[in-house]
Formats: sequence, C-alpha cells, structure tokens
Amino acid sequence: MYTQINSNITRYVSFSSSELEIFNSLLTYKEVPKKTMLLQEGEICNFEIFVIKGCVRKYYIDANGFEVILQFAIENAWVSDSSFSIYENKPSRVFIETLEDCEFFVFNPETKEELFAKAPRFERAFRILMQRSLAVTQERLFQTISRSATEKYQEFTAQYPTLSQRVAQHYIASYLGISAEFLSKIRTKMAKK
Amino acid sequence: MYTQINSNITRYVSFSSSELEIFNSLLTYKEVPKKTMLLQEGEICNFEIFVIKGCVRKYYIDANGFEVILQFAIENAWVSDSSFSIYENKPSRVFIETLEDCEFFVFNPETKEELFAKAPRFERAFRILMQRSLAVTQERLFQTISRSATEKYQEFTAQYPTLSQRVAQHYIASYLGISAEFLSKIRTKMAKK
DNA sequence: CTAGGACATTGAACTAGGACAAGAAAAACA
DNA sequence: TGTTTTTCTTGTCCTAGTTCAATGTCCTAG
Repeated sequence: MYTQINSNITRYVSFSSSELEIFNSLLTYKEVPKKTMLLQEGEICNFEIFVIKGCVRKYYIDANGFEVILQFAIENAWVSDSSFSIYENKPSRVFIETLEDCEFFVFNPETKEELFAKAPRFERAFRILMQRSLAVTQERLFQTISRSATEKYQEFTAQYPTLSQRVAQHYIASYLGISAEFLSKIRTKMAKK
Repeated sequence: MYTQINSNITRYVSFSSSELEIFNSLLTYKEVPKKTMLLQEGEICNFEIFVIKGCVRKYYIDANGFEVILQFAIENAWVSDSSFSIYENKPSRVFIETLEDCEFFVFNPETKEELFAKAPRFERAFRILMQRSLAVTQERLFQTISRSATEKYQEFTAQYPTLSQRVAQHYIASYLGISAEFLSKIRTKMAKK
C-alpha cells in the first residue's frame, strides 16, 4: 500500500526505514468517487494529495466563465493548490475535482509540520518535489507560448499516452488552451494522414 | 548591503540574527555589466541569483529559433534555472542574460548545502521561495491561456509598471507570447483612447 | 558629428483558431 | 431496453494575431 508513495518520496532523497515509518504513520488514506469536488474556488486549500489510483483535474475559471485546466494528476502524482493560499491565508482560485474513482493519501499542514518536526529531512524532499512541479509548469508555459495547437496535442499524447484515452477530449482541449471543436478537427486531420 | 536580501528571506520564516549572520557570510557579491550571458543553453546551472539592482531575463529558444522569455527578474527577485538540471545533472534548456548593469548575490549548491547544514531552518525558507515561484508561474500560465493579447499587456503594465519602461518592447512581446508588431499595434490603439 | 545597428511603427495579405449551430455517436441510467 | 444526457464531429463564417516588407526613429561607438 505504501510502496508507491515511498518510492516517490525517496526518488531524490533517501530515507531510513524508521523515517519512512514516521512518514507512513502520518498519511491518511482516502477513497473518493468520481466527479467529487475536493476544492472549490474561494475555499482555503489545506491538503496535499498523493494519487494512488485514479485521475484528478485542477482548474481555474476565467473571466468569461470558461474552465482552464492547469493540471491532470494521475497515479503517483501530487496535487494541491500550490499557490500560496495556505501561507497568506488567501482563498484559492482553483478547483480540484476527481474525474475517476480515486484512492489518495492526504496530508494537511498540521501533519506536515509534525512530519518536519519528527523527521526534518523531509523538508528537503518536499522542497525538491516543489522544484519538480515548478520545472514542469515552466516547461508547460514555454510549450503553450511557443507551439501551435497541433504540436501541443501531439506533445500531449506523446507525454501522457494513457491520459488521452482516459479523459474526455474537451478536458484535453481545455488543458491545451484550445476549443474542443478545434481539437476534434486536429484529430480528424491527423487520422487522415 | 544585506538589508534587501534579509528582508526577502525573512518574509515567511523568521530567523535569529546569528542565523542571518551565517546566511550573509555565505553570500557572494557580484557586479555584472549589461548584456552578459550568465547561463547558456546546454550548460549546467549551478547558481541561484538574488538581484540587488538591475534587470535580468531568462528565456528559452523554441523549435523555430524564436526566443520566449519566461521571466524578468528585477530588484529583490531570485533567478536560476529552477528546472531540475542540478539534481538530474541535465544540461539546462534556458538562457539567462542581464539586460542592465546588475548587482547580485550569488548562491551555489555547495554554499547552499553548507547553509542548510549550519542553519537547517533555511531549508524551509527556500522551500517557501520555491512555492512562491510555482504559484507565480502557474498564475502566468493561466493568464497566457485564458486572456487576449491586449488583456495580457494591460495586466503586465499594471503588475510591472517600472518594467514596461525599462525594457525594450520586443522583450515584453516575447514575454507575452505575441509578435512585436502586434504589441505595437495594441499600444497605438490603446493610446488613441 | 555621423554611420550603423537596434528598435518601433504601419500597412497589406494571410491563417490559425474561435464561435455558433446542428447532427451523430456514445455513455449513463433507469 | 429505450431514453436522456454527455461527448464528438463537421461545416460556415469570422476575428485576433502573424508574417513580411518598408519606413522611420533613436542610440551608441567611433
């Protein structure tokens, strides 16, 4: 049960088995059915989720009421607001919702503090985790600015081959920043070749 | 000399004066003229810079040879590769260049490790710093996807009023992900109203 | 003080992608 | 099983933004 999350957290920092025991003892396991809202805009996000199984999306709603998907999180990925809502006590601007039946491990700020107090080296692991998401987000920003819709879609399917099967197309369109109709046109064009 | 960086680092975590002394003793001061390349694509980024004075840009070069500016860093901001090049030992994909004569404090991985060893609570401060950049980058991704060029430009000038004076327009265009010509057209249209 | 380069502006022609509408297909559900 | 809701496709028209080229402006080095 803990193997997935343990191999994730030890990817860049190694921990002793007693440290991992502390870590595991502080995790809360949760099962959540699909189409469940985990976080609504305006709430304060007080959790960090590790996805054991299933799929989650995190999204904003823009000025015209359109959803913009920022992140899909599938097996072995972390999701949370990751803006500064916890530290500055500001309400979140994002929504987080399950797309499939999910299994999670959940962290909240208190258990995280407890973890850092009992095993300070986790502070480092979480900093590196953060750094990874920053790198990913930055790469995505670059792709979004510099590539055409077709290129972005190809890139997406290459990078997340399973996801493009599991998730409705209009979600993918929203992630890529294009309309669902145009994505459909891209797909038919690609299929013809 | 140290007031800027000290007030930056104590913004979310408070430190004793002895901790700050350790911190300051590990900083390297540097002056660099404008148009200096600090990092080239393909190199491994082994520094983190705090800008005391001046302006720096960080950018990718896309598949067609066009520059895409990811970040401007001015007074009191941090810049580094922030992708994972240090940890995975991969060459960087970004360029970092000064746009004005600059004054910096520089950190490299070794001094940072030394800092964490001598004053472990800095690990936390750097994690929060990381988290802030992630939040900023994510907000920017959202804006990039969901807003028109005009809106993005207005947002930019509102958020960075000094920067839009200090920096050449085609850099701003590159940051916003639009062509320099179109930015010029937006500006003349806005001036007429 | 001047020549060369970088930067900005403007216009004309073009295109990637959006908005809307309507139908087809596929899931979900009872 | 049929029915309802959600998702996907396709076509037509439209616009935001690009590309290319020409001209103008302003630094800055010599």
